Amino acid sequence: MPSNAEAAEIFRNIADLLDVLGERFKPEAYRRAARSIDTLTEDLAQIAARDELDTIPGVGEAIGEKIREYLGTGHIAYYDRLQKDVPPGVVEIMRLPGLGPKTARRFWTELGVGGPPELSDAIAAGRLDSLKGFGPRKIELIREALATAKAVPGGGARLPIDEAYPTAMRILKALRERSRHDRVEIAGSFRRRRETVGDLDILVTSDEPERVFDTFSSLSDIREVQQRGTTKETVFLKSGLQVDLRVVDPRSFGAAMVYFTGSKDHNVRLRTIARDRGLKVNEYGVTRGEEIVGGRTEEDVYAALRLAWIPPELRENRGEIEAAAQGPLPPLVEEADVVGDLHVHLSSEGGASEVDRFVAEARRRKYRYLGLIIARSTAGSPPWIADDRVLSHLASIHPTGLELLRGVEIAPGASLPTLRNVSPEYVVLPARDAGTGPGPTASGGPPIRLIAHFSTGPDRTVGIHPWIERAKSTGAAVEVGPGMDRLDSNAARMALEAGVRLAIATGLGADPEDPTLPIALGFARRAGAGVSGVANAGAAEGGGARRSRPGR
DNA sequence: GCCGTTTTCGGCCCGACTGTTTTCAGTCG
Repeated sequence: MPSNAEAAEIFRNIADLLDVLGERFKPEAYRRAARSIDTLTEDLAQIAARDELDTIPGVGEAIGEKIREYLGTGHIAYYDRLQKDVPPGVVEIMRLPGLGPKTARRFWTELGVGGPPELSDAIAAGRLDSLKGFGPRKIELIREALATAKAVPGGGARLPIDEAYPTAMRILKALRERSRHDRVEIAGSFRRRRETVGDLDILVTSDEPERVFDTFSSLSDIREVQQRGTTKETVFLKSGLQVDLRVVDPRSFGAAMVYFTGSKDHNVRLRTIARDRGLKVNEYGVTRGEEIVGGRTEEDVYAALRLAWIPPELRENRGEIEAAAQGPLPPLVEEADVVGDLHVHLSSEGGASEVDRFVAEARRRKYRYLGLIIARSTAGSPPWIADDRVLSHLASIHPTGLELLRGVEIAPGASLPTLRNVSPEYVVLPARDAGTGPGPTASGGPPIRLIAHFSTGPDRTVGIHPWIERAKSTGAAVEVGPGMDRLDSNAARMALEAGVRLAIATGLGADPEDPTLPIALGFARRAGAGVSGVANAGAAEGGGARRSRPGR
């Protein structure tokens, strides 16, 4: 079964091959199409069946035809032909850090080098020394790149955002502590809350870039400083994560935040709009000739282009710019809108003190309710229910302003009578039983139902569909957040499009550094969710001015 | 190969950094 992810991967490979062949604009066209396909909420086959492939941004006649060929035959003749023309190792060389298509092509055509092993041999034999443009330093860098590639297969792969999060917060904290008067913010795909991040982009305002760079270079877990100029420094952490630090003038901070937050497609569109209006946008500001018309804040950058400010999570050139041209965008859900947690597990050992800890944290966050999973059953074992002491402790709590909900998690094999016996106020449906397993009936049912723990097949985009259908038919909300068993932003968008509400995972009860809430919130925002689209969000008391935006 | 509020052809973001260079090419984001 051909999948969207496989099709996108093929187009990315085609782009690399065309790069090596020296094509100028086609590679980017194929990559753009691949990026679009990655964010689709529907199968390509369904879109093709409606004859609407050309509505996908970046997909025109030629690529549309290749998609149809792929759906019909599982192959793309053009791709097969390119693979015959270019040795696979040449693309590998191109992907080495610091090398690119031009260099890989030269090794191939001028030295007959068809892959990394042959390149190593060529270096050892001194065959690069006679090549114009290759001095000793460059040859050494290539040698290192080859060694690193061998040492870390898959090195440079994108990291799940929840794994990058603690590192990002630690760096941010260190920089802020040592330069109190300056702005220090993270931009890039991390700020857009993409599911994965390739590197971290940090922006700092300062009059003394050298001091900032010194602080940055002295962070504890740095493996190497890769480059350091007057405005930019790039380091690699011991974990392999790349971190870029840029020092910018305060007058350019907004423009730099827009520029380095991206996405690339969003920026390209902004620049096109600017050009059409006689303006120029770069990381220093918006200019009309010599005149600076914006740059200190993100708002004035967008305003100079006659656009409303666009939240970072939406900056993917998926129509947000056109919407911002019409006026302010509908507000997205914010952290202050989250009014409760629907899905906190009591462990079998935690007992009453664990309940107290959850309640205290929920109060600290000013939540209105807390959904505790007090009974659970697991496959092949009898239902485990919290012991009597915990239940009586729960009954004794009358937390001011906090309502305790009791929840039940149904696992495969659990039966409805079991559930009724414990009188669930709401029900958490696990994955694995889509459409076949037991579920609560509508009559006398709970006020809030939740589907959490999604399990899908290899193709997540396809596998998530039955769950959203199930949520729709049962009136359940679906949980969004980091981790493979929750919805990511793409799936969350599918849910919202189907009229299903999201539940934001809050990480309540985890340690204070736990990234669940900011990431879950970010995913919901990327999906375009406002307060009404989130089951555990409500209008904040007092309302009004509580927004905080790094780009301001 | 795609695209259009200067549309069906002629463009395609643009600046920092590095290494190898007497003025630039390649890579990266």
